[in-house]
Amino acid sequence: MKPQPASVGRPRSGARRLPAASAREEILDAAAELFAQRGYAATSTRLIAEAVGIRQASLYYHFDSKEHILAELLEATVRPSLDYAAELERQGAAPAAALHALVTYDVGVLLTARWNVGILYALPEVATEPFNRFRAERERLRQAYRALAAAAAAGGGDGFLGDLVLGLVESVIGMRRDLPVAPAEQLQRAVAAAALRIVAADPPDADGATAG
Amino acid sequence: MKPQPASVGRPRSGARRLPAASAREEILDAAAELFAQRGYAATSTRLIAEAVGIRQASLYYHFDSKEHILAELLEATVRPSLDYAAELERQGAAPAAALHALVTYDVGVLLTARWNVGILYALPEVATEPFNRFRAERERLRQAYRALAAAAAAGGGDGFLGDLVLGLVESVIGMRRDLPVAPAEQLQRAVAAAALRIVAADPPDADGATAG
DNA sequence: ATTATCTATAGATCTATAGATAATGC
DNA sequence: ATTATCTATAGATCTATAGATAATGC
Repeated sequence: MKPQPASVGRPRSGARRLPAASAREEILDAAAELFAQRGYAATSTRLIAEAVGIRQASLYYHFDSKEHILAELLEATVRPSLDYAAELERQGAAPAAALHALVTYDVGVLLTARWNVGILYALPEVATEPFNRFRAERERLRQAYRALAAAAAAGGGDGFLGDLVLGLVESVIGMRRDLPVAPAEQLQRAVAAAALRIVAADPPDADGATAG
Repeated sequence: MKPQPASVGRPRSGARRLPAASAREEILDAAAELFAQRGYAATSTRLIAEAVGIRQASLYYHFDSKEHILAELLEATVRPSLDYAAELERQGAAPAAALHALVTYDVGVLLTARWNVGILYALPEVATEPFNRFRAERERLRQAYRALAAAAAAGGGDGFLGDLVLGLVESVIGMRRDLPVAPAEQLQRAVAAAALRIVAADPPDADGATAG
């Protein structure tokens, strides 16, 4: 969403998708919508270009390949949660409160993103090389959940409490897709409360002071 | 896995994939492996045929289209859980015990299937017409979870407790894919216990009598 | 001169159909 | 005669590259 200079370069054939955004951001936005709705492999570069209002070949001025578009989308969607987890750790919040806060934040991100990009996490394509960095970051988020869940757990836990909590958090992706309306705040509260019940910790007082 | 007659029809170019199975079953098995590993759209009919040991065009003697192959795979994977839910209802088991049993069963199915076909539930392609029957059956399973969760819930629940439990159950799909080894029995117990904690019900005595 | 687009296209697919053929069954 | 395969192919894609062109910037 940079200022956007008047208009350099040859004019487009179609109207802009997002007049306030750079071409690069328009492409990412269109790709996010189409990848999430129709799947990555089923979305052609032509379709993305049409949604942006440019010709198919013009995509390659901004991205080296279709895979690079997906990689950028994926990395941009884990990073906020990962940053937030790091911030919580820096603050040294109590485990249960921190877990509650992270779950609330993460569910919020998944539900309020402009497109339901969380769906893309499950794509088999993501197992390949161009997505190594994304997968590494996602593993770090998983580790954060494991650490918090283990620390918050009353009875020590089975060893994959954190994985279960992460799974619970990401289940909102499917709910957003399959169910008529998923009310964000209500679902955030429900999932955070359920996460604490999974680790069998008492909920933090009232509205989880750390959950900003 | 029908008896399989000696060998009618023109011989194959390659060796059989599953000598004991019918051609139709071989195709479904190969497609399940490839769809789960590489994605539906990214798996060509040629690739499926190669895995079976026949020519690409020969697939069409057994299936009308690639979509029909996926539809059959999907329907075959929800049906056992749906049948089991119906059986539990018929038996009139106590809600908490029934929920524990259904979760245990469902997790077992997802983890021990020959291929991780649960991944296919999330495919965007599934939103289209050829998969209407599958989606309807999956909704019925969701309803079963909702009914059991609401009945088992101590405090009434938020309204989507059942959806959260279903999400928790299906999170084992991602664990099976991303984590080195997912020990089935251990995970079944952990998920079932977590499900009961989510609905805030006491766990059934010892090993959930109904969980056959 | 630089930038961001355009047109045109190579080369590699991919799905599904048509019709031939090599087995067994009767 | 029936069955289950095969070969060949039509027609429709799809990704990425090459090189032209229409703007602004200096």
